[in-house]
Amino acid sequence: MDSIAEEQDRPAETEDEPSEEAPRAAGTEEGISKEDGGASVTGEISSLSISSADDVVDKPEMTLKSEKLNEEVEAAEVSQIKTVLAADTPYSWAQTFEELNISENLLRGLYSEMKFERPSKIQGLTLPMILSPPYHHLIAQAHNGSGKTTCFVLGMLSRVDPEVQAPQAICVCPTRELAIQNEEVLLKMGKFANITSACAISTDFNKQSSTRRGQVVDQVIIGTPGTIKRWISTKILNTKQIKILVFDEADHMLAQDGFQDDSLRIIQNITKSNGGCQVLFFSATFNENVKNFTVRIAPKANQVFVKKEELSLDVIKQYRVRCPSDAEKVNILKDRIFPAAEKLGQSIIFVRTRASASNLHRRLDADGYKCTSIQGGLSNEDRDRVIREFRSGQTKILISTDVLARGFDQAQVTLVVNYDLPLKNAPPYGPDYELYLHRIGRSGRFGRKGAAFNLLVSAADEENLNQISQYFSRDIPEVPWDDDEAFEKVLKEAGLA
DNA sequence: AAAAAAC
Repeated sequence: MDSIAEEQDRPAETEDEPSEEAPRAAGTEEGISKEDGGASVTGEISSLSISSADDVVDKPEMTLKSEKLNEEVEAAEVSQIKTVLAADTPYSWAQTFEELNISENLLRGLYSEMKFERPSKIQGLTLPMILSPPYHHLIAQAHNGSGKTTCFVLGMLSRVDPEVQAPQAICVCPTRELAIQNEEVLLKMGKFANITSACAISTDFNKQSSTRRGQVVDQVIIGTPGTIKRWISTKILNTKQIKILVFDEADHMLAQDGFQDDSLRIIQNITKSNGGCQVLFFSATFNENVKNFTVRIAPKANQVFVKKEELSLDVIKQYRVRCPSDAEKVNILKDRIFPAAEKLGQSIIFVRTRASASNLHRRLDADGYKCTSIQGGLSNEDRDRVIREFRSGQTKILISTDVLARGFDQAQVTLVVNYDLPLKNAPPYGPDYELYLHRIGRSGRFGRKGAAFNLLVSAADEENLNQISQYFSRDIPEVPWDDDEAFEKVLKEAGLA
């Protein structure tokens, strides 16, 4: 019944043909097909072509201006990254923002607002790909907290023509919190650029605001799939002049149990209205499935991937705590996590369900432990308030479902607790490796220190964590649950205490 | 056996 699955099961030979035929339109954005006339998402997919193997040129050795570099360091970093270029044209690795030929106003934003000095690894690598004509698509993977947001925000800002007062860039995010955060980065970075933005997320009075809302004339739209789709279908948002479309947390945006349908629909809408635009897919994780799917819908994209063994960040120390019972889990929070968290910055405690988020919150609250909680069942107003309080440092400990697992960027977060391990909810069952990485990546932002504690009770917990440990080739040592000193020692080891 | 968006 599922057209996507059928599509994936078809033999590759039959799919290779169209790409041979399709003329390579030099100087235009290519790949996500424009010849699609079908109205359905299915139509879009079946018309997409896969490039043949020799169509992509494998260039793992980027052209480096080696004389200026610490070659040893750069070589080590480059070796972790697998780069595939869309065409036989190498890009220069940008070591300074000046090399990118972006406007003075944007440079000013980068230096004086963002306090950046030079591009990070992923920025130096991908920004030339994003900003150089013919504006190929890009599928880019980079570590949590390594500066992906800057890549696509700067990409959008640079590609927008400030003189044209119409939507030219869209960024799609999986949660409203992430959309808000990304817009804040855009506003900051683009402070001097004279570019306007709109945040396309639901409000508590959605009906009212979206029917009353006039035509969107802002140049950059950042939002969540539902509202973006709605703005497009109600013609509030005209996509004719969209030049660049970004998927943040792209693996989730294209996952079948994520936002795949919404994302493809949005791509299709833009393709129908203007023949397509440059599309960027950014995430810290791409499992084999989604990776293949992403490459399939954007066959001519530049690709940047990281090996999974290299993904688990060394700066985040990971531990397991074997708890004798579920009841004891709460005590471990109270006796160990809370005191540490109060001293060491801020903490996020991840749980699996909305109900356990509010239950745990209530229980700790009743015993006088100050914390807040967030989950998708709260009103938008409450969600915004909880985030505001956490951002301001007013609250130190935040209990959360996976709504904050991805992308949420708060520099002060030093401790992440997996109160429940992240699990897959469909076959093949077992640990959700990607989610695990995203959760622990809420600490250790941009090279800071961080620690993650995994609370285990059952044999299944143990097994799941062992699999996670194995998958990322990382040892996850035990901290005895009843040993104060051991806990202190471990925090020191993590560079926190 | 869930969460996310949004209807």
